Parts: sequence; C-alpha cells; structure tokens
Amino acid sequence: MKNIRELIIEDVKDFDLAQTFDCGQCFRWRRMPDGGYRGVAYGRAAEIRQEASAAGAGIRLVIKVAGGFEKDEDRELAFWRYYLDLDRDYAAIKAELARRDDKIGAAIRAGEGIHILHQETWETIVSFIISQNNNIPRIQGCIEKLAQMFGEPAAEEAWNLPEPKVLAGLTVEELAPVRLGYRAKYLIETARQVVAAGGLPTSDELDGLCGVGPKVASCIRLFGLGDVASFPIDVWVKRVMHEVYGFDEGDVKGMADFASRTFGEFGGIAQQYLFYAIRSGAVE
DNA sequence: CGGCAGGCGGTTA
DNA sequence: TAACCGCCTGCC
Repeated sequence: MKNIRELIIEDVKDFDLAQTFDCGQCFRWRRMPDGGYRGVAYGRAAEIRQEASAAGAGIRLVIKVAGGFEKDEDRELAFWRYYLDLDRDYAAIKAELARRDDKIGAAIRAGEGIHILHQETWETIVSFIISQNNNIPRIQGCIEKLAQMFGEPAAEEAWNLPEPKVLAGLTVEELAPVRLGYRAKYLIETARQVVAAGGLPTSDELDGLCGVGPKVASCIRLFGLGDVASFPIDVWVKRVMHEVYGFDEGDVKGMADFASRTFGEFGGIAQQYLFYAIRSGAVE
C-alpha cells in the first residue's frame, strides 16, 4: 500500500481480531498469511494486525491505513475505536449475560474476543441480501466482485461498494458477472427503493426492502444500525439453541422470546457468542 | 448425480 | 398467518 499511515492502539482487552472478523458479521476483511487482515471500511483501505502488548493483559492493534483517511490522527483513531467497538465494556456484558443465563458460559469462552463492528448500513444491506441461501466464501467473492466492477477505488487494489444510485441504474444482465443468481434482482430493486426514498431506511422500514426478510433485517439492525439487542436467528442459531437450550429447531418464535427475555439489550452480543460457539465446534 | 449453503417471495389453504 | 415450494450458483 502507498501513503501508508500506521496507527497503534495499546492495551485492548476482551478483543480478538480473528474472532471478530471471522464470526460471520462482515465479509470484506480477508486474512493475510501473517495473520493480519486486509479490508475496506467507510472508504478506508486498511491492514490490521494484533500483537501481544508489552505491558498488561490486553493486546496491541496495529492499523495501516492507505488513502482516503482523516489527516487528523486523533479523529482517525477515534474512527477505528468506533468501528471496532473498542469502548464498550465487553467484560461487564459477558459477566451480566452469564449472570442472567447459566448455560451461555461455554459459548462466551469460545468467542470471548468477539466485538460487534459498527459497519456501514448500506454495506450490511447489500451483504445480507447476498448472504441468503449462500455460503461465506461465495458471499465474500460476490461482494468483492461487486466492488471491483461497480465501486469507486479506495486505494490500490481496493474498492468501495457501489452506492445505491449506481446499483439502481443497473440491470440483472449487467450484474450477471457478479454471479449473484436470483439475488441480483433483489439488490437492484432494494437500491431503487433506497434511491426513491431519498435515503437509507430506518430500522422499522427494513422489512419493506426487496429480498429483506426477518433474518436479514435482524442482521442489518445488529451489524449496520448499532442495535445490539437484535438477535438474528439463522440455521446455525437454530442449531445452537437446540443443542444448548433444547428448543425445537422450528420454534423460531420461542427462541426469539427467550432471547428477548433473557439477553435483553445484549441479545446481539449473546447471539454472536452462541453462533461462534456452534460454528467453531465448541458446542455440539 | 442429488443435497446443501448464514432465506425470501409468491402462492395456497 | 402458517405452510409449502422454487430459486442462482458452486461445491461435495
């Protein structure tokens, strides 16, 4: 990367880069051979790695940002603290979740370094429409291709996702190389709805978007609107809710009611621990 | 080859 | 409003 600026954040606790980027909430960060991650967020192309801190129990984050970043270092640091959600007291939340529910401890330990990223709303809308009936490597590939073909450059070999107005002007034929399948028309129609509405939807308006059902809307609320109470229920959450709490896998309403009652305002954080635990094999 | 992968829209009863 | 079914694509 050219014009690199290196930012250091010391003494970060209750955070793990790999767990946070590999827990299924985001699709634009790729692991590099050295264990760091390369990606794009809010127009910034960056590489992030974590190291052991010299002092204390936390870790150190090293963030290399290229192109399009704030010149003011304090503001840039503040941005990354926000994006990586470094100022939320996860230790207190984990303790509170364990206090409310005696079965979630193992899941918390499995993903104890997960943070909920503050992603761009539009990016999460696009990402989770594409995610339906799909798998992670292919979702990542589709989003990358979409950015390359139709997005503005963020840096060398890094592109932003196309804005709603750009997608709204495309046809399914033009989107064909991205290999979105039947999701292509959802994406175009949703982009047109956003343009027609004159801006991004509020939480209550998500279910009116084409290709956005209850699960995708829940993911957008959690990952793209900062609503950490939101508890998305996908096939993996159904499995883990069956294994840990004995729910019938078809009882989505029962799971949602339980999560709301038990995890309350931290539902989305609990969901990530549970999701990561079943995906990583910590629970079966 | 059929089954499946982080669901949704449309149709039907 | 609940239950069913088809769906692009790529991988096993």
